[in-house]
Amino acid sequence: MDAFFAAVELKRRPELTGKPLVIGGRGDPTQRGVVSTASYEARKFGVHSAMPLRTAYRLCPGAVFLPVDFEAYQRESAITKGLLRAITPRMEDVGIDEAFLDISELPEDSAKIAQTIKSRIFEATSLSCSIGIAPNKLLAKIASDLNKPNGLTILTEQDIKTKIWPLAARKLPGVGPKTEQRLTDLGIETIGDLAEAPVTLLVNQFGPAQGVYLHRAAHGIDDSPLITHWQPKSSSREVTFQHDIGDREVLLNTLHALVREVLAHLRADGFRCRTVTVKIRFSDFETHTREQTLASPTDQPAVIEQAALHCFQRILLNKRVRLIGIRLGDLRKRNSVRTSTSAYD
DNA sequence: TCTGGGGTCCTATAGCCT
DNA sequence: TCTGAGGCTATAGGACCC
Repeated sequence: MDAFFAAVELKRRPELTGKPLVIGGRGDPTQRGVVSTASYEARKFGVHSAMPLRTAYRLCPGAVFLPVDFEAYQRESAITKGLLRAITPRMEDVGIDEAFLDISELPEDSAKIAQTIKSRIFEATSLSCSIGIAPNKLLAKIASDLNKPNGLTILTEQDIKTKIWPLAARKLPGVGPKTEQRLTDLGIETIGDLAEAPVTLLVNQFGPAQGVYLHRAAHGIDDSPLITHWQPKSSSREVTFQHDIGDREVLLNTLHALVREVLAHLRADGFRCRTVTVKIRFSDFETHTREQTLASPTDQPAVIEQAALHCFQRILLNKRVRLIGIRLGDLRKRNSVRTSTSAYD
């Protein structure tokens, strides 16, 4: 979906059309928070996702800042995903505003399918999207980014050299800021440079998994399957304080509240967890976690509270704290035994 | 100066066992 | 009895994605 959060907000505030719009945090650029989505008008000022709201304000003080209304976006997302699933059940959900569709078994022409998707989504939601069509998920994702907004890009294997290799290495999914910098240090700027780099060099530099991935991805090779059914592996809650906290009592009270929240969510979905992790981020952004594995999967508040407290106490609090969080991991569905593990658990 | 919240996956290390 | 090679699990941190 194109500038999804901003587009949904514009639907209910059409008078903002054409103005730079920034969605993020509580919608107050003087408070802590980052940009979730910037409208294309705001992007012209250099505002982009993940940027601190305060920085966005400095770049574009005339922008309209709005808080994130996740439930509103979720409603539009559900409508859209429903339409996609009607095209084919071979659909993989990727977050709130993306999906992969395997249309290889459909009789219709793929460009025609894409046009149908676009018009059905627009009719139902007045929102626009960009579509990429390619032989695998990796290339389809890159293709979908090539002509935004409201784009439709078809990519074949023959296009890899001419259309993919000239792109910056950063355009490859899985190459973020850190990897981009390390590639630059190696003299690798484009996907084509990456494709020419010896796989042994990449494995030496980035480890076996990422090294082989980078090499294959640069050649457009991707055999990752379509995931139509997904089970959560962890569930978490965390908060960044508006002002860093030095008071242990405040931290403990906050941790308690977060545990209650995440546990309510866990139980509502019928899961138990076997690991409990507490996360602390200090004022200098140094982040620490402490994890405890429980003897058996549980959804009992007393057990989880106890474990969270134990984790918390193992973190040395010698600086003020900007964030505290809790994560419940190694999730198992209640009243079910995983076939891959022992029958006794 | 500033850097959210929800996740996943990978790597390194340490301890334990064979 | 000592040493080393691997495998497995738990733990901590980091990179990346939307």
